[in-house]
Amino acid sequence: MTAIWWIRRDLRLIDNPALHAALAGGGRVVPLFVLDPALLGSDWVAPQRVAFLVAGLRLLAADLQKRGSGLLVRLGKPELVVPQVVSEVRATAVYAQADISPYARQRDKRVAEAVQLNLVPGLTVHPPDWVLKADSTPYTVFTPFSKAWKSHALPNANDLLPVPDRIATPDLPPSDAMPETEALKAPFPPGETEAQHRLAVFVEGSDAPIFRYGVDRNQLDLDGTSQLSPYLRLGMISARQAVVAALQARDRATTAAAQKGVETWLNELIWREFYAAILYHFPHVRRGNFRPQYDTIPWRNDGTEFAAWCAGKTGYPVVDAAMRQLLATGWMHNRARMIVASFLVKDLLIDWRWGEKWFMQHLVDGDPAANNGGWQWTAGTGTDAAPYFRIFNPMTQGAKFDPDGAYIRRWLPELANVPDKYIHEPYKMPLPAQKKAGCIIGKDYPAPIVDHGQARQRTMDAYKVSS
DNA sequence: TTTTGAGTTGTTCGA
DNA sequence: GTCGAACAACTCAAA
Repeated sequence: MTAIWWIRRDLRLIDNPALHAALAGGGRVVPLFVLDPALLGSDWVAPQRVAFLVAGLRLLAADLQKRGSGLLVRLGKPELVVPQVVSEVRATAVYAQADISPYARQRDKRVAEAVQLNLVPGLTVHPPDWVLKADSTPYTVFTPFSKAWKSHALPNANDLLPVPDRIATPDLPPSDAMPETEALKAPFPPGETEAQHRLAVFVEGSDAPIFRYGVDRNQLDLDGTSQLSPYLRLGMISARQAVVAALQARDRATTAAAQKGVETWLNELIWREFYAAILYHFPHVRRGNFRPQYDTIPWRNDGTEFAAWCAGKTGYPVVDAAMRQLLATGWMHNRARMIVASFLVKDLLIDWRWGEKWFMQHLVDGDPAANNGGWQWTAGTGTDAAPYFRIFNPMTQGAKFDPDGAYIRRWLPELANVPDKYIHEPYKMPLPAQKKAGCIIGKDYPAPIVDHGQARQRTMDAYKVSS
């Protein structure tokens, strides 16, 4: 008996339910990855994300070879490729980790019409239809969702599935060539080994970063976050293992602050599950506002201003530094994501979907559910959204979370010599100071493309009209 | 069915 | 300089 392990967002051997199901169901297993032209050619694709995926597949193939197996890679529509491979290797069933995006679910439905497709949970700790209200409808507010989520049986270390010693695999038919990719720019070496290392660094020891996460995660000039998002995105580490690590760290926390740090990180993992469930139950959020009453917001959608935002040339240093970090590395600090999102939506009055798409086109960790949830939160159109008057002030946010301007200077070299006093508002520099810093406003660095105070009022008025 | 309490991440203004 | 209120209702979840 031969089964196919169809790999999608589970590029790992540790704690992989789909792999274990395939082993149990077949005896012999053919690991298969399908390069889907609909995804590779979509206008939501990010070259850095593809590069991270392809490099990750090479590492996974090497890990599989060490266990007597290998990886079959094929290019083509899954509804054609999967049945083709089933017949080539004479498999009796296909096992895969269930996915939640509308595209993935339609794709799997088409594949299941042709072959016996067994979908196994694993993308999230609790499957999206487990955490429901008493009346069996989904939650749309985070806090009650998280309470219900925590009240379900939580995993412990014994629940994590071990790596199979050996994976019996028949001789594999030839693979297609991997696509050419650009070099990885982000400081995220792909692969399961790296993901395991990062989790360990984040949670192990009495002085682990997770215990300071509550405070440090907001600091733009610090690596206070887990830096695990690209690995969770492609399942190079399981969400279940991350949650187990958080629960263990919580038991080891010795101070209230440390406990809070752990709880904050656990909540971030639950936010990931929440937005996965939202996209699963309300697929229309991928097209537009969760709340249709916001469909009438009079977006300005100025193309020139959008281009300035994309390029990191708005004249607001913290916004521009973050957008340059995204262009340079394919990643952006979480606090920075909120700041630039607030600026796009509430200072420029540009439709959040423009920003959502730009993020998906550049983020190495871009996830359709979390990205959509985050943007709708900022825009105030989402499930548990920020009130419309919650508008980030780029100067205040910069002063608070990048007090010395280290983050700004790192990504905006033209501001390197601007004195601390003006680093968050360089346009206030008198001309002599501009000359001394080698930074003439309007020439070396742009003047602000909008006045924040006026823009803020404009948005308050626009949202009032449409609510 | 009705009622009640609560709701990620902020900013500004005026006392 | 500090601090509390206002920003505005509305929807959700649960009793």
